Amino acid sequence: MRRLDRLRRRSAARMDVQAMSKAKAGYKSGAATSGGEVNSTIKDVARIAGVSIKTVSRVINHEPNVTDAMRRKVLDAVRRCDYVPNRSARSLAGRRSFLIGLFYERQNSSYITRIQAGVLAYCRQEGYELLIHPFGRGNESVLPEIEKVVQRSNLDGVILTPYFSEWTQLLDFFDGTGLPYARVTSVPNDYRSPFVSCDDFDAAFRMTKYLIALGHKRIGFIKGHLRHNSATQRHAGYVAAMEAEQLPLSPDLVVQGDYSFVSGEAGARTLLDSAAGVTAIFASNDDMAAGALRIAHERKLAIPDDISIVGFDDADIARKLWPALTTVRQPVRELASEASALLISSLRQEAGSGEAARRLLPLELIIRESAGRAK
Amino acid sequence: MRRLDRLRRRSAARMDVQAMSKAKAGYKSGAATSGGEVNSTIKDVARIAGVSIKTVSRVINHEPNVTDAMRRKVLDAVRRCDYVPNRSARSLAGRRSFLIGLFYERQNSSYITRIQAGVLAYCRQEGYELLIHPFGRGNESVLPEIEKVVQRSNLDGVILTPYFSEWTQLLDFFDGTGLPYARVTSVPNDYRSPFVSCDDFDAAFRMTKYLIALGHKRIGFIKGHLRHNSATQRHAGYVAAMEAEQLPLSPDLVVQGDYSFVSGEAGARTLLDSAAGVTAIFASNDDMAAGALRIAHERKLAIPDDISIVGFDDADIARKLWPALTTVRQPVRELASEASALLISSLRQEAGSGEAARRLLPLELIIRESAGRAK
DNA sequence: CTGAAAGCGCTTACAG
DNA sequence: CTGAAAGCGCTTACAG
Repeated sequence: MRRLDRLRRRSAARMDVQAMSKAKAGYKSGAATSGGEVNSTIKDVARIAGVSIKTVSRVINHEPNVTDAMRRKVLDAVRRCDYVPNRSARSLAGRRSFLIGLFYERQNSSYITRIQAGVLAYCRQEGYELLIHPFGRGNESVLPEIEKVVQRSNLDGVILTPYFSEWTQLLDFFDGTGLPYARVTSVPNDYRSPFVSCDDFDAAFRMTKYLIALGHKRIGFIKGHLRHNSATQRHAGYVAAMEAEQLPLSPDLVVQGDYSFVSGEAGARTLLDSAAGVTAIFASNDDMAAGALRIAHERKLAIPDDISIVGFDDADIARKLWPALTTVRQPVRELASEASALLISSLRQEAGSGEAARRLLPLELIIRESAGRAK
Repeated sequence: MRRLDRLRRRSAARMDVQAMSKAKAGYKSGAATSGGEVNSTIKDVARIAGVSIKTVSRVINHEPNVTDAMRRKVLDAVRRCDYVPNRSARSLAGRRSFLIGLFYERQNSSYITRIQAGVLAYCRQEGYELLIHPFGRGNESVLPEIEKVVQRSNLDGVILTPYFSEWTQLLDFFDGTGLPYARVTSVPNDYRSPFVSCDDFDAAFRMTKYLIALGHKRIGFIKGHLRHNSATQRHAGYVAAMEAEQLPLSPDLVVQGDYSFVSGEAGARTLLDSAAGVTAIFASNDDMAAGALRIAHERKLAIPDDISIVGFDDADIARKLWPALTTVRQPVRELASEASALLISSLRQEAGSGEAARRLLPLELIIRESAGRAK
């Protein structure tokens, strides 16, 4: 009883809202609401347009084989009713959910926020909603957890970001499941499914060249988490640039990090303590660069006068640090939008039409304050 | 035809997955899948349990008036079938969507990421999914946009964070709509609906006292965006502490910011340029404190030796800055979980049962490196 | 190119 | 305390 009351009150309230918006939209007839229904349904539209509900359905779903006259009549009725298709009904009857899942490991919030913005911008306009699924770091049971989620959420498609997008077992799982997905990734392990990427190798190459052009010869490098393909790519770019300029590549110039702030601190300490005598540090991402910056400050090294420090990503933090980070701008939002576009188009088209779609987005060097001429 | 093929392939694949998980779960009988259906439905469960689908429905929905024996039979069948209720069907028949909306203005990504985590942690376990709805900063048409979203998304409830949670017109809209919502807010404008809050006034009071105890007398204050109640509260706490210690409160000690990094830079510049001779700056949030830090660095002021700078929020950035920020820890994740709890319980209970629920969470001073004894 | 019928998997409303 | 029937608002599958 109580719940009923509640529902009734809500319905009444909703009717007000709708009446309001209808008034705004210049709605006149009232036929659609005469039945007492809160929201207009496909039947209301059909009645007003004088066609069958199937025809309305065709128009709504952009199906072919509808005459222009029909289409216009229906669209007009849709407008007059302020009709919005019921997602649950479509989903139940059509066995589609209009839900896209975004799976990722918790990490830099700046990155994931941009990813979300990019996915939303594209998906929403296409009528899809986004379900986000963050996972704790280093969770052992990620794969079974994801299986469960997929079973429950009834997703139409999935967006994957690193390292999930580069985790072969996970991709195998999705492939086995038949669930369409698109990846944003550095260089992918394979071309089995649509992806959007950036040339991390090239950007790291250019950044290293930039440091070399500034006169640096002993450039330390802090690697990212090896689970991420970007870590390997960025490191390879650094190595290639050093070799191209015939600079010595002693092993104590490179330390392993894991993309975390703390690992950046540790890496910088190691680099600064070694006999390598680095005049510049290239951290594989901005969080690690922030850690390196902090160590330099602690040791009272002037930046960039005593030591240059550069990062990668152009995260929010890059311009808030002091000095502001010279880094590489990753078009995170665009990567996510493009991946969504690939996903949704693969949802619509027949699968297996040749090779999976892919796209490459440019990376840009952002010169700020944290790198300068070598002493 | 192509789509059909696709669907068929997906169905086949899904069956594999399900077969796998059933095998894992020790599923034996196969009765539920003998009909060739991919996922088991309420009918399968009813058949196996030997009851009507209505009884299964009762158990699933935790309705009262079911004998223990029945309940056990049903639960057992649910387990054997690996049954997961179809969200769309429930939603269509029950006029509930099991969808919670989170509306917010784009801002500090650290904050919103924690909010999401808190909401998800609670909602998911209760069977609700989260739809995030970020809005661009300063968008004029937020309200109409939200109306549209609410109409389309068919949400069961909404979580609001500042300043949406303190925006009277928006609350009026939701109240008019009858859509249940819960707020995380500083001090709310009223008690019309459930909310979770922190005592910003008190925390600002304590932080100011802390600075005073360090020997500071001329403490500059950078206010937050006035749309946020927290801005007023934090400022009032600062004022109260200054007055309590009978410290002069000259007007050039307080400057207006808007919670952005850039406004923190501007505020710090003003404060440092004024005749007030501040020895400490209390920025109303960490982003502005980061801006102040940068200005201090630019001016070659040692922190905290020449000037102390403190923030508020304990955002991700706080410990990545140099020196690490002394600040106030806001339990953002917990705020969001609690708000979700209030929302979901209001979804279940009859509304209007007295006053709206509320909860107060504690704020903690985090002493790090950016504040020290006054010169 | 258009439509009438059946059905998606649940919950509601009502009996008993 | 339990169940049979109707129906939520769409799409599918099939005729014409």
